[in-house]
Amino acid sequence: MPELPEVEITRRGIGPIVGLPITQVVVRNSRLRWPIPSYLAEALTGKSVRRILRRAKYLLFDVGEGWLIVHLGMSGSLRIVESQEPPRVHDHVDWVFGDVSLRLRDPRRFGAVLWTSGAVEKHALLARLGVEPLSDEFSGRVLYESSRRRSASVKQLLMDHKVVVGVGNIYANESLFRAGIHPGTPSGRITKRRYDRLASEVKLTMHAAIEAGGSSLRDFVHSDGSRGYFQQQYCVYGRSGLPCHSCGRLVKITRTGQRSTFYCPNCQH
DNA sequence: CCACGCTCCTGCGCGC
DNA sequence: TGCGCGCAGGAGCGTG
Repeated sequence: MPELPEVEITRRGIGPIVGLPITQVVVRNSRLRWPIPSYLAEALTGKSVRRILRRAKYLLFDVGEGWLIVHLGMSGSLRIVESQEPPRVHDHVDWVFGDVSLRLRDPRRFGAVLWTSGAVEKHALLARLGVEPLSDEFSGRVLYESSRRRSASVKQLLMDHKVVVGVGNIYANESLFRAGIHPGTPSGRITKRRYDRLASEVKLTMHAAIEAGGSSLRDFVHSDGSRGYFQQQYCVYGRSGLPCHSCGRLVKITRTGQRSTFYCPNCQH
């Protein structure tokens, strides 16, 4: 499942299509989270992508007159393929650049393909997002200040995209473990100092993932894509009932909201 | 403003 | 070996 590091790796991996004119747009299935706009092909054909940006987990393709917005959802991937390679099931969209195509696969169809002709940062999906976790804007201070007078747990705060974007369930679990913070702690009761540590761990975890994935960018672009997705060694995520790597106590699982929360009862307080 | 629950969808793992 | 069930998850959106 693409977390922010995978989306960033994808952004870098599909860089080779920048500057190439779009010769055709093929939509085989427009029923993603929202319907793909029917005018998308008309809006894009003949244009070229000037640059590809990322905001949160959204990929933003600048084509001059507007922006293509792509979200990979839970199961989406974007790959550069040879245009004659036959599409497989769940390959919903091709952006064709002559001999090569950018191909979107998304089995669960939680992803999105949208278009905006206005300023992309004003788009309804992007306008109210919080800070980027890898930017200097994100620090313990952001978490501390947005947590005052809040009753929600620290894990829910960390996953609130109005505060900081791109921290999904896996990175929330892992960062809290690394920071030694129990995920259920009321966010309003955590000190600034502990939030500094937490923000630092979010950055470290994400940077390490990007570096691990970035090292196989060539494979990502030229193969079936699977090798570009690094296999992260998780400390707690998905490890309920297994011994903590740090202390040996068994990792526990609970539910926070609708999501699985993993933690070490000995290392996290 | 805040918190929470619902929803979309398919692949996978598990139990029998 | 095969079948069917339930779970997993990103994040917008509606409700209280």
